[in-house]
Amino acid sequence: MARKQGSHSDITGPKVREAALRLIAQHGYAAVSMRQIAGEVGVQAGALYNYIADKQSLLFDLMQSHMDEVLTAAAREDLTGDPVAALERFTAFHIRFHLPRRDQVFVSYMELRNLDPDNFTRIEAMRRAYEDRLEAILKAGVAAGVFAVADTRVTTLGLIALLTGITNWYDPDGRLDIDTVQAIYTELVRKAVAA
Amino acid sequence: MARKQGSHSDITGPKVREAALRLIAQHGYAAVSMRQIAGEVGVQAGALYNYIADKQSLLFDLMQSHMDEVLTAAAREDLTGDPVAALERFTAFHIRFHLPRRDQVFVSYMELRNLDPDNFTRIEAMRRAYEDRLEAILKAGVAAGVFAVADTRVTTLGLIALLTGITNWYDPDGRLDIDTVQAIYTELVRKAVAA
DNA sequence: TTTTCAAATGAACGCACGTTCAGTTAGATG
DNA sequence: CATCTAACTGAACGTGCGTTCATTTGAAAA
Repeated sequence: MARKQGSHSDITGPKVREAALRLIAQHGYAAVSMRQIAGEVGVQAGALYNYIADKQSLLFDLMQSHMDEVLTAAAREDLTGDPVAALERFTAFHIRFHLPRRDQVFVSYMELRNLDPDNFTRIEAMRRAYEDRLEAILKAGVAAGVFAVADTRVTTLGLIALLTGITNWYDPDGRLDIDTVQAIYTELVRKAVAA
Repeated sequence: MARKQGSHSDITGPKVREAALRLIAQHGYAAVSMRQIAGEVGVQAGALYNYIADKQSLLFDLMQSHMDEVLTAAAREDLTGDPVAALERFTAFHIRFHLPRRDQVFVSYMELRNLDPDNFTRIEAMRRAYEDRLEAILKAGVAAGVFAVADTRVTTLGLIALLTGITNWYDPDGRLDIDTVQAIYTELVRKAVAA
């Protein structure tokens, strides 16, 4: 059987990536087999190789795509001007971008160790570029005297860990809605760096 | 060959656990084979089964031991009295306990998804018990009017994510020593929850 | 010196892995 | 209607997996 209705390259390709992302987030890269991914897509394992070069490339593509999206979306945010307002905008952006992308966040962070050295270096550089956007805000705030921060680099890493941690416990059907969580964290961040 | 000098059960057993912890932290539970662990210890794979029931039990033991140590050590800390001082003591304890145990932290967090449902429930209960110690401090501080925190549970999870995040980037040979890092984070935490 | 047995070996088990590829199928093309 | 070919199948490849177990070893006990 081949070329069923609605089963073209443009459809199967994305389905492979979606299934792989979900399964890897749930069980881990090494624990997920190509046959499992194929099963989710509804094809045999061999068919996956019409869309990916090999398993390692699939993982790297997933992580690179995510980081690309993060950087592209972040680039659209205006984080210049008043550092206090910029920090609040960054906080809002980070939470609202990452919370609906829990699988991507999980995979991009957990599976770094399964990346080839070259691929690892590339992803790390993208992550660093994102961190630098926050650090620039902190530096501007310190220079302006509106932030009291002992070390902008360490504080950057701390704040990102604080914010990204939300993806590990947030439950859309839970006690708090996103707006409330965002408000709580905005306040935590604002106070933590306040002069 | 059997029973070489210094190769008794009391020695090989711990070596198995140490090797497993290091390898799993580095490559992930699913990616590490029993033969790799055995190789690190200096025995054949079959010999491991004198010390563990199976691979899953090994993972669970590593995680349970870590959580046991955390809870035991935390129980020795006096976190009563002035909430501001208690929070500072908790911060110091958390950093100084976890920073020399990066492999344990990594494994206990990353490999939760590879735990059997029963084992997962047990580990989660221990983690929750630890979190509750911090939340008790926050609640006391809010009651005393010395902390301004919108939600003690969410803030607890946030602060732990902030503090534990240190293990992901701290480099003992890097720019900052532990005392400096501790001072930076103590200040971040103190200000974040201050009334 | 002989006996004992904890602690290992090393081969074997069935199974699943990532990947390749010759062959098959069915929608699109002329 | 005949042809083409993108998309997929299904079997096969060699490899390594977790685990078991009869056998061997050598330090300690008698």
